[in-house]
Amino acid sequence: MTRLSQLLLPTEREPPADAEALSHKLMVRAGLVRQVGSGLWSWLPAGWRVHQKAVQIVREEIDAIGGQEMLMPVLQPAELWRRTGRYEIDELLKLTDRRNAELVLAMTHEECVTTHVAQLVRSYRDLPLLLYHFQVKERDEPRPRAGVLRTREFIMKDSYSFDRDQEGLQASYDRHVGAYDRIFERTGLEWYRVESDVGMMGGSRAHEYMAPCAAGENEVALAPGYAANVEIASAQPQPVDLPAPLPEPESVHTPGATTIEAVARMLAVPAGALLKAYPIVVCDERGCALVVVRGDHRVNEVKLTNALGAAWRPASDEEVGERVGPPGFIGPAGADVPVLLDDAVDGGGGYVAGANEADHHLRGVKPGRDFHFQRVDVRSVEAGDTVGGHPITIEPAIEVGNIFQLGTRYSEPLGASYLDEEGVQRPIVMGSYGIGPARIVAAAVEQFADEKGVSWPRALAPWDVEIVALGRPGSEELAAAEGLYRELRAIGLDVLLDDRDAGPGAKFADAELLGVPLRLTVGRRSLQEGRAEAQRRRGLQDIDGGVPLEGAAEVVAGLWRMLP
RNA sequence: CGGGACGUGGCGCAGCCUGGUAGCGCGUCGCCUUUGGGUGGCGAAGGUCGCCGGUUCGAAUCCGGCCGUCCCGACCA
Repeated sequence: MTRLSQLLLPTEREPPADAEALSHKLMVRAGLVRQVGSGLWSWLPAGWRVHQKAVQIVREEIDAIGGQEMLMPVLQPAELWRRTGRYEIDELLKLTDRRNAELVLAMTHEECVTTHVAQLVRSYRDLPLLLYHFQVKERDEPRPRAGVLRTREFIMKDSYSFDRDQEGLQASYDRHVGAYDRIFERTGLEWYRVESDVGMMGGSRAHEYMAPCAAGENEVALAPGYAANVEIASAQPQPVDLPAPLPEPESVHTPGATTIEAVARMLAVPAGALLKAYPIVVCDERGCALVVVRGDHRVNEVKLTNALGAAWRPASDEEVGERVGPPGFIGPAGADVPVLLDDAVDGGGGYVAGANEADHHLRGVKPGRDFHFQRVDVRSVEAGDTVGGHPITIEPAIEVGNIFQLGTRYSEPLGASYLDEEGVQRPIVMGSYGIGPARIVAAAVEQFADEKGVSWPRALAPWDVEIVALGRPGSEELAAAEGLYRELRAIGLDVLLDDRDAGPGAKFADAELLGVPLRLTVGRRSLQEGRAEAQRRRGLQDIDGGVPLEGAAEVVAGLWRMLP
């Protein structure tokens, strides 16, 4: 259906009252999506076309690296998830059927695909294998937000690689890097591949594909040749004006100064000349520890978890008082717990640190001399820190894809193994690779919208060309527009014809809101000269002279190829 | 899970404080008008005021409970 008079395209002048994010407002206003409940969305015809454009790009590129498309169910036996230990995840939706059998709604498909492979793959001759599908994912999100950016139900392309060994996995992973790079390049998005945390998926290595946009939920640290999620980013700290250490630490009276700002102000030193002590309890036999970062830095919880290789929690005030010192005045010097010292702390400096005595700090403290420590990299990087001499910037971004090296995280509990040439049984080595087409769509809206509405990259646009027919039904203009419409369709362009009985203002406004990349206008003015006017949506640039109605198809196809 | 806000025709809102027969703009339908930037006019349809209970002669309005939605934070393969 490509006649606007017949199409369900409910455009709105005003955004929904509760919409905050730009893509949320515009996707509803442009008639692409409608909300059903919190984090639950229907895709209306025009929106679904865009979604399917994204899907098809992904499909072509995954097919091109040998992916085999299939389909697995969303509803699955709970037992499958118990075997991998993921049944306990809070986001996993659980339910029972009429016989009281326990089921889950899958949030991803590692369990299912690995179970199949465990049954169907016996030999090294069956490997490597790359399986994928586009399927609904269900997640009991604590807080759905920003329209279609974070929802409880969404379609995901998830592919799974199965290899004999780490080397094979690396090859499969590298092929996905290539495919993903091509996919995001083709979408027309601005994107970055960043190193990322492996998170609760388990496994060893991971990258995320990030699309910068204001509504993004992640932060990405960027420098020439460097891109990483701030959750794991490392960089050279900015220098701080640091006094030399004193011959021995000197106690100073700092009544009531329990914050970095207060101490820095009271002693007239920069915050970076302080040591910030963050007391934690490591949740294995290690117990209490003190994480120490520069006063102007913040402890990054993900980096800390990775550095420890174990779960941890902040120590309570009681534990701090008992094991270290009075909360607000604790420090590494004289503390009776292990000290983890962040890399950004200059070992040669003379720092101010808590004295482990109420209302007192120590001045001139030197790491190594005044306390023992183990080095760690656990601080959050900040804009202006450097990587390879280049200052980094930190931008909000939305995660549009991710790739993980899973190893044997799922193949072992689910018994997915193969026999090698020697007849030895070995676990299959896996990778998993996700892409959210809905997020690609929303990111494109976020990145390219202007005050008039959406401006699609041509690869994602619901139609290639929109023809605005001025004049009433039965008019000469409409007849000419119909002719143009047929001609463009004949050469394979997706064309939307605005043949509604509406005024020109309404038609132009809707066209700009919907954001089809090339607009042709058939009106009295240019019709006399046998031409249609043409305008690129991006930047609303008119094309000089428009296009001739005679032989329009080739001209329009040429114009379209030049679009972003 | 903590904090905040909201719920009144399809959409955006007013009315609530101070209880008395539910209103505005947009949209929709009909007729006329208009066709190069959301034309103008006349007429019309459309609402259990989120739900349940309470107070009251009388509740959109006051009180209680519940449900739903959004925002901030926590959380987020």
